[in-house]
Amino acid sequence: MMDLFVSKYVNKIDKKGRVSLPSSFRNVLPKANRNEIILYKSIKTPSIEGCGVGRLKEIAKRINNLDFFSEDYDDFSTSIFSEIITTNIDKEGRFLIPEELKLYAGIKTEAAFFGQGYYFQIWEPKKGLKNTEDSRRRLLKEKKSLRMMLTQQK
Amino acid sequence: MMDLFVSKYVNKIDKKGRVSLPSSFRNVLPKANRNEIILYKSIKTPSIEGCGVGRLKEIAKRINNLDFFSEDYDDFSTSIFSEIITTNIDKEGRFLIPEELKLYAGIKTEAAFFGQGYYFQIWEPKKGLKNTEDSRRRLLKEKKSLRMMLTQQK
DNA sequence: TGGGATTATATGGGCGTCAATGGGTATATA
DNA sequence: TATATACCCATTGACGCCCATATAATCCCA
Repeated sequence: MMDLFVSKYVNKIDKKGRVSLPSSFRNVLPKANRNEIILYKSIKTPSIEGCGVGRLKEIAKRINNLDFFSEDYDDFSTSIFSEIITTNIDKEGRFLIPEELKLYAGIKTEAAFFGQGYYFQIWEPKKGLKNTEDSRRRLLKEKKSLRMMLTQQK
Repeated sequence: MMDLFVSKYVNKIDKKGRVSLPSSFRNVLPKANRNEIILYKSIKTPSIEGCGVGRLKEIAKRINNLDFFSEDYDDFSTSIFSEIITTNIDKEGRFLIPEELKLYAGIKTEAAFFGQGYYFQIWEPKKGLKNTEDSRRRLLKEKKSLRMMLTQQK
């Protein structure tokens, strides 16, 4: 079983605002917390990023190691914890995208899911497509060989 | 179930001064002391900080790690411990914000709750929003580590 | 190995439950 | 007694759970 978020899917958002998390994404979530994910605004792009709640605890630990009375401590916890939204996944594998995040990503009736390995992104379909093209173009322009990236062994 | 304070909520303060502690925050409190929280003035910002009573020990530890003979030691212990207020949560999940704290934070009719991981902050909504923006700006300007915090694997 | 049968996934909708909110009343406390 | 606070009840809207269906994927056995 693949334990990474991969591939691309486009799902519909119904009248109640529900959207299915792609089945293969659900399977990536640990069995213990398979009915909950976290969502947050992508920093660099108008998209939503998401992953399992397990990562939250990692982040919490890391922040907790910062100097408790430093400004960084507050900045990190504010920017991360208050911006993160936890969402429940129902028995059918659907969840609600909060209004604020939908606005940020320009999502209305459809959501495009992009696997990104350890996390995934949710885009408004057309924007997501354009981002993929732009991304690939940049890669080629910089003369990085896509083939090398894909076939090279670490 | 997530055992951290995360996300942001804005709740109304009614005529009697009551305000609902967000449901997800209530669930973070230990079942043993689910009807009690502590509140105190944030040291660095015009906001109220709160958490379950269990967190007190952690705060004590942090302060104890400061240089005993430094000014900070006295300042922090005085500022925090002597200002701590315990508040009861009623059957509906509401509590009263003491007048002095409301004044300190400039809170009147609405309270914005910001998850901060192991504790939370209560802001006057507009001030809270501005603080979030400022905080994020500082992080992005000075460091690029926010993304790392979020996506890096352990 | 073909093709019907079974299962899984995405989607739609009804309905009960819970969270947030408002208000009345009892009780405590000064 | 007057003010503050806790408990009880009520309302509204949002959300989770249940059931249903269509389509796609998989299975399974003759």
